[in-house]
Amino acid sequence: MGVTKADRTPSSRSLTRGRVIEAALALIDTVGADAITMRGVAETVGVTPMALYNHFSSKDDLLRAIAAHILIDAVFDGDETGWRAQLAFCFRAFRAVCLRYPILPRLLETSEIAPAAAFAPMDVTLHALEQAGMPTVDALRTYFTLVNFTLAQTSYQSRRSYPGLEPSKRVRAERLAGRGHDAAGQPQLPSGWDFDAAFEFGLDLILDGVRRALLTGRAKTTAKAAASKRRRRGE
Amino acid sequence: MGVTKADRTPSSRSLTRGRVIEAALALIDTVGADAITMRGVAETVGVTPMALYNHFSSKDDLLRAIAAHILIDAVFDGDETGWRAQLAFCFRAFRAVCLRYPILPRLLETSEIAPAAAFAPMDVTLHALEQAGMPTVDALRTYFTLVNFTLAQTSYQSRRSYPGLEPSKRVRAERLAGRGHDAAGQPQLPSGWDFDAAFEFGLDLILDGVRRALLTGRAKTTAKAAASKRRRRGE
DNA sequence: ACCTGAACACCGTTCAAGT
DNA sequence: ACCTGAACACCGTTCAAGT
Repeated sequence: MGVTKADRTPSSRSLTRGRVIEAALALIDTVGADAITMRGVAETVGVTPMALYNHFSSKDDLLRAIAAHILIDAVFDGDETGWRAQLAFCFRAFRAVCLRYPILPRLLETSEIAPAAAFAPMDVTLHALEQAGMPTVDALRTYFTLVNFTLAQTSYQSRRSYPGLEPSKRVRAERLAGRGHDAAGQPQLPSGWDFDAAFEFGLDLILDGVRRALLTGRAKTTAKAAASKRRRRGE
Repeated sequence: MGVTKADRTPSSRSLTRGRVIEAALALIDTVGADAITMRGVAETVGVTPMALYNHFSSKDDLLRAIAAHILIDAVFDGDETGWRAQLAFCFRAFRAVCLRYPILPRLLETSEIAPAAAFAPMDVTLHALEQAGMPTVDALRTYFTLVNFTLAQTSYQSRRSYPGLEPSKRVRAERLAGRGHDAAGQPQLPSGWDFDAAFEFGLDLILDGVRRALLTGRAKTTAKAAASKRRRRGE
């Protein structure tokens, strides 16, 4: 028999999605997330930029694959018991991933890049809260509250590490400032700001609110179970 | 006397910061936030791109000025009484501005663009919460919880209006999908998702948490019940 | 099927020159 | 002091051509 498609194993030199993604992640770790370009990634895998387009339909497609690769290994449901511990675990884990891969918040926020794997925390949240007796709509709203809070917080924290404003820009900025346009006046956080504590505080705020919603919601259901059920079915 | 500097009023054709900012905002309203470039803004004010650099030190400087222009007129403290009404007013107003100017969340999130005026909501929050007896650190943490939640939520909502994925990209995406790389699988929100209700729900969650923090904080000063409660609850 | 090389249509910004 | 025009060093992506 001749050599069929199935027999032909790719040589070690052949370009694959996986190799490109690994190279991109390494590039982000060393050079920073801003420097990730098709040309740059192609160079690190030793190939022409256009070769990437045989494996990814666009840069967005590459970015989405990177996000998926990061998220596929992440664990968002531990063996915690109770909705509060489950949600705390889930979003602490989510935050940890976002801080480990600072490009992730940007990928999940920006454009239509979010891959299917990005919605694992949503599943955990919905399951935990519905188990606790919360209507689905409210559980979804709670999820978005938590995920928006976490995304923006980690995004902000990651961006703070990079200083910005090279000397050449500063010269012109100061010249303009001399003419009355103050380009400065940037308010600052306390330099020793504890992001971990701030996150835990915010998480506690939200989960305290959830607890209250569950309590008042439960009171409501015992009284007007039929109405609540009808409302849920109507959506 | 000759014509001095003070006499020389700028002709109606002269370029000013204000004219550039107005033009940029108009451009954003019509063409969209993504299309705002130095070249594009220059064209709408009828000038060469480099002319802008006599009034702004960089594109970031322009963007910061735009953000400041938007925020300078916004009102974040109404005549509400009580911390809860004050915070609700403040962040409803903040959200309204972010939705009216969809570029704003991106400006406040991205890089070092945030102008001094962006911190007006912080002042309102800190004042209201300190008035209510909350320690400054916790008030700051509460502010960041609220502002991060609001920014991410409005940012997400604004981005949803633009569909994305032109036909040319879709062709290649489908070709790749046929080879086993599913580029799709994008989970969706319910199509009739009520962002206003979701925001109000999240705001309520957080403010309920704040209320609880104020109560336990106050209890701590008078008795030790809160501490023991916390210990029992805490992990 | 996969990769290359040249080219296109963009960016922000520098620099030298005009007035 | 303010503006222009050409140029530089980048982008993502198209297209025609190689193998």
